[in-house]
Amino acid sequence: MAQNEDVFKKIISHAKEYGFVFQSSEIYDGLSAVYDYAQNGVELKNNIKQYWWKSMVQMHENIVGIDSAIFMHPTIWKASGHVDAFNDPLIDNKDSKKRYRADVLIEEYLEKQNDKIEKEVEKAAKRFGDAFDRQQFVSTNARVLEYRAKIDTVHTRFVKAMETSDLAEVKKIIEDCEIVCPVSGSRNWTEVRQFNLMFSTQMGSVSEDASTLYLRPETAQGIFVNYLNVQKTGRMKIPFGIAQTGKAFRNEIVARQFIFRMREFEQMEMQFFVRPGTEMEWFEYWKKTRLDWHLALGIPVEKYRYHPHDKLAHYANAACDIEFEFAFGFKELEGIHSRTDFDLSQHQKFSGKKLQYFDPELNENYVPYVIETSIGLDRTFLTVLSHAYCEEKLEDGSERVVMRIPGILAPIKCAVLPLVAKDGLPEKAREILSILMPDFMCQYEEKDSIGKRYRRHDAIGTPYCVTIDHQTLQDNMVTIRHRDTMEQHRIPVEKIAETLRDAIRLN
RNA sequence: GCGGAAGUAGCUCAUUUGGUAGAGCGAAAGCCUUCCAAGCUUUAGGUGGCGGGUUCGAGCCCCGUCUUCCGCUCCA
Repeated sequence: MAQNEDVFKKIISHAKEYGFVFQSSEIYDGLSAVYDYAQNGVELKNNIKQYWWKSMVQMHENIVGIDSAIFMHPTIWKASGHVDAFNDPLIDNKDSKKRYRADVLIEEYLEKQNDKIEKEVEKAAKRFGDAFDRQQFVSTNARVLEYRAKIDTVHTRFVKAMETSDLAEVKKIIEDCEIVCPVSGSRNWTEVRQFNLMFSTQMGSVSEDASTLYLRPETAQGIFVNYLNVQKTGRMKIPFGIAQTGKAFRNEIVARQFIFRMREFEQMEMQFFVRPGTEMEWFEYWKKTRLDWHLALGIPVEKYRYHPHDKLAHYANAACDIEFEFAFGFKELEGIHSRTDFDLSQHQKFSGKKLQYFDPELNENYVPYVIETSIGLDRTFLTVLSHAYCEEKLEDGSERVVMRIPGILAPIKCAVLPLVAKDGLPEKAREILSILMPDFMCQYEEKDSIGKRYRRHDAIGTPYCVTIDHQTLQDNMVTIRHRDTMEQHRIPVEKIAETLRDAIRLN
């Protein structure tokens, strides 16, 4: 494990040194858990996205894509359950290190005060026997009145604080009531924090009538709310899918492990709409299909595993993750969820619009069930990077770092290199470059020895280097050098494009 | 979020008890011309993460803050 972490650190610094990933706002000391993709990283990321899009949309006649906006109607997040599920004020006890819901602590305190009143009532009832008048007792007894007044004051403050989201006041109530931690018994509390994983912002420039919008915490809802539009205008027949890639935002309390858990990240999702009752078949189908997609990248099957969920989310009746073995263990890379008709039904309810499908075979209307495949683009990027990174010992004893990125994903497909920067070789090289450029991401380099240039391209995963020498000027043949094997042979200039095309084809 | 550690050039790291920062690699320009990083010359690049304090004097000591890493916690 320690060795793995070592390699992981090397991958992170390699990613920076060779222009894959930079920390966001680095010259301002950085922004926690936010990263930028650099010149090579953006190519790799775009290639992964395109590879996913082609295998999901282009290769399936019953799947289409959309690109919905990040801003959506705020009610969507009420319907989806995001607003309610994540709005708790939390507080930690510094001594026991336990975390509590601040509102629950206060409610428990109020209950205890009520219990005290009840005890007084019981005692008095025993004392007075049959003559006891509860109503009269509670409205006149000094102690009870004192408790009652306290409860009322705290309750009023509490309700107001919760309504206005005044967290400092919530903390103050806990302090004023001298509430202690049930575990440590101490009153050493942290500040109260709102645990809401959605980022919010304002729409409308005048603050009084501005409305609160959320940055979407998942891309899925953009598909659900467009379900009917796409189904009608695309004349889609069930079963069919809608795919989308895009940014999502989560205000994670702890976001770490490089680009594995970021506050701003990109998802690649596909929601597959099926006839109710057939969802488990499709669930199994997509589990297999998606794993095959990962394996097609050439990463060995041992690096992956299924992780079925025991505890299901409120919307699901089956869920399974595809996990990848990162340096820090097996972690979720993609989720396959059977979301039932939860989302569409919720949107029906909240929007008042029917989101149904008329199935001509069954001759009936129903709300479709949904199988979701949701993969993290940044995590896939990290997977590719982790698996590609290789420190290799060569026969002559020297070492090289080579990124064995699958050709279809490599940032640069081909480096065009004149053997020496004179005798007309640069001119010839640029001539070849201009032929390749429209179809392939290429890079021209003439600085430094040829060996050094090969190694530089190994380090960013360029699968092919084409070298132009004096002989080329005579016979129009170049040396093509393969990244992984380091083998080289001569091919005619006209064959370069063909070779590259074979190497980066979608299988 | 809590606890621990760290932050010096693009990278890896020096700078013995506090006395105003160096190297290697890398980069750029030029020379050389050689199919697997290794030749020569020159140049650029650091208000020592940032802010404050102690001191005649702080990269070094103290406080705060930001970021990263490790552990815990959390995680539709």
